[in-house]
Amino acid sequence: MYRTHHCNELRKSDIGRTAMLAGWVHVRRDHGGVIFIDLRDREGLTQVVFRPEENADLATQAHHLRHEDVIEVEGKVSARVPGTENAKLPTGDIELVPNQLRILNRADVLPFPLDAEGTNEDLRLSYRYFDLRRPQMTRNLRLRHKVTKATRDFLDEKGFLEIETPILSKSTPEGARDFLVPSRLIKGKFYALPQAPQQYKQLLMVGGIEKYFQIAKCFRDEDLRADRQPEFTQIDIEASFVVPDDIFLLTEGLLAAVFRASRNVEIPTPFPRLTYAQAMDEFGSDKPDRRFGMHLTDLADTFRSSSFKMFRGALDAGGAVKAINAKNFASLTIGQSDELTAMAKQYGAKGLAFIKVESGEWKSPIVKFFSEAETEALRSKLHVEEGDLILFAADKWEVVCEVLGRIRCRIAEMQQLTVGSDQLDFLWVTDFPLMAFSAEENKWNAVHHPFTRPKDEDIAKLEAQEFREVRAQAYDVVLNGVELGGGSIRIHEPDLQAKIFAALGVSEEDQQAMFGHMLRAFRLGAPPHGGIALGLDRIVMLICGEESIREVMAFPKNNRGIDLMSHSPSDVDQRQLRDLGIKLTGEQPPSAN
RNA sequence: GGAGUCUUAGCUCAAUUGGUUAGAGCGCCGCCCUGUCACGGCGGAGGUUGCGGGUUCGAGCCCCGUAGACUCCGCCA
Repeated sequence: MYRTHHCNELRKSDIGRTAMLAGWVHVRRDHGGVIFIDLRDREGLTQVVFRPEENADLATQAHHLRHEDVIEVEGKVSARVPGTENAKLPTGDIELVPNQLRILNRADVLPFPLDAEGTNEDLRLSYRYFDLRRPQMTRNLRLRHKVTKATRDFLDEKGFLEIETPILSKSTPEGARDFLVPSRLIKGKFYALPQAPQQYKQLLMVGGIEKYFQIAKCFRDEDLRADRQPEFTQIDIEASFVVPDDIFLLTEGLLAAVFRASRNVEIPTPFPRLTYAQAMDEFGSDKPDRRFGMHLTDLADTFRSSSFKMFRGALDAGGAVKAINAKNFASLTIGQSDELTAMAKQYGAKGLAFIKVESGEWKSPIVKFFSEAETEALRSKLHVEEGDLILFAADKWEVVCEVLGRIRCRIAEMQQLTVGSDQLDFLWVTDFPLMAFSAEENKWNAVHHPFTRPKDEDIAKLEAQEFREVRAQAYDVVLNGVELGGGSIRIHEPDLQAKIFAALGVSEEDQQAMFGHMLRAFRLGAPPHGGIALGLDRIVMLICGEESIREVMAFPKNNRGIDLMSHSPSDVDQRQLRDLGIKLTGEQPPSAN
């Protein structure tokens, strides 16, 4: 036995009893005579006091304790000397006076201090096992556990079965780049790690499971970001005989349970809903952050017959003119305005027109082109006041929305509009387009995935090949401008599925080779079904108030997909390659480390 | 593939216009210290300023290249 209590357990009421504690030496305060040790385990701190007059041997040993040594102490729980209680610690009324000390393991000099913020992330990742001792990390992993537990409890309660699906699965052409696993038994063939258990969960519905969920690891071989890792976790859900409202209700209940369990907050349900078209039109984003205003204001009516060519021209060409009002941002710096202009160009605008409202004056090179009526319309539509910055975009509708949407978010960052906010703004974005045209590949691609069901009323448009007009029964759930997850009602009829594949340019031969099992399954009585997948890492990130999902994963990879601790990916033995029938081309240097 | 920011002691950072021996706090080592809780005091060790090249009488600082980290774009059904 190493301990009878943890380090956040002993209280006044325990005074006089004998206790054993084990943990790490958090801090040593050595007064030459009396020595204080703050002993830490994952639950908290307990002060341990060594007094030379009571036990000289122990005091001598304690004198040599260092940061992060692992020790076990046994002794008497005592009241602290009156006046020396520490109100900051839950255990601050007591201290342990040991009659035994066992040093279980010594620690080297630390690679970085555990109590400091701001250590280089690559150093932290190199010593992740050490970094995890920081209370912040322990807290994050605990919250993650609470989220997964609440998820399991909630979905179990609703009758969902947790079912595992294969990690060694099949490569599909659509979507993200696959991680491939070579087959040894069938040389020259490859498994793929699942980008999502999409097909399996649909086949479980065909299998009559009706209600499935999984805390599923997913793998995508794409470039990394603060909120994107090559392997990540989804709360994957699928149900039979459902319509979107069933999924909305379920997801809202699930997220409410998760936020209740982890943050002890009640989130209001149902969530507001916006169509994709509304979201783009008003916020210039399919995952709008509505915690701040700056709505995109349509100015087509104002400038339809304007003499200002830039705006009039865009409207005559069937495009749009919109503006946002950045309140109290007329004082932006030259650098900030340059950045915003560069951003506008990056997203396809020719430029960015703006008006600063300062000293009662509209300062802008374009104001002189406006008629009095136009100026008045701007003033009332955009609620223009002293100190405002009005930014305009005039172009194709998509470009105008995208540009102003991006600028809107960047300005919110510059003005720190959401800093310190504990607002939780959930919403649904619905009615996504089913397909998007890729100029690069000169073909139509599925926006969500190829199994997504079109809206019933749009199926005629699908058959008429008006792909741009076809909306999907697909939906995303968004929190504070972050896409938490998305899903759809699926296609369960082989004929409709074949039509979609055809529209996506998948030949019948390829359909059979790649999706034959799905099409066959749909012929054996597939029930109507649909579901959703939620990004667990992102949910936990938001719950923890972190800005990177790496902070809520125990062992994440860095920006280039390298595990700095274990040094993967790594070279492998020639024999392993031979077993797999793989020969390296030698195009890459032998070691990337 | 592209853009930006960064890289100085174990950690976090400083170093005026290019100017003497590159400093501080924390940590580490030694000594002192019996009620601290970020204990305190005295002393000490610790640096190829990421790496390579250039300009200069002289480079942590300027220029070129390169490596790495992070953020973003592309990409992510």
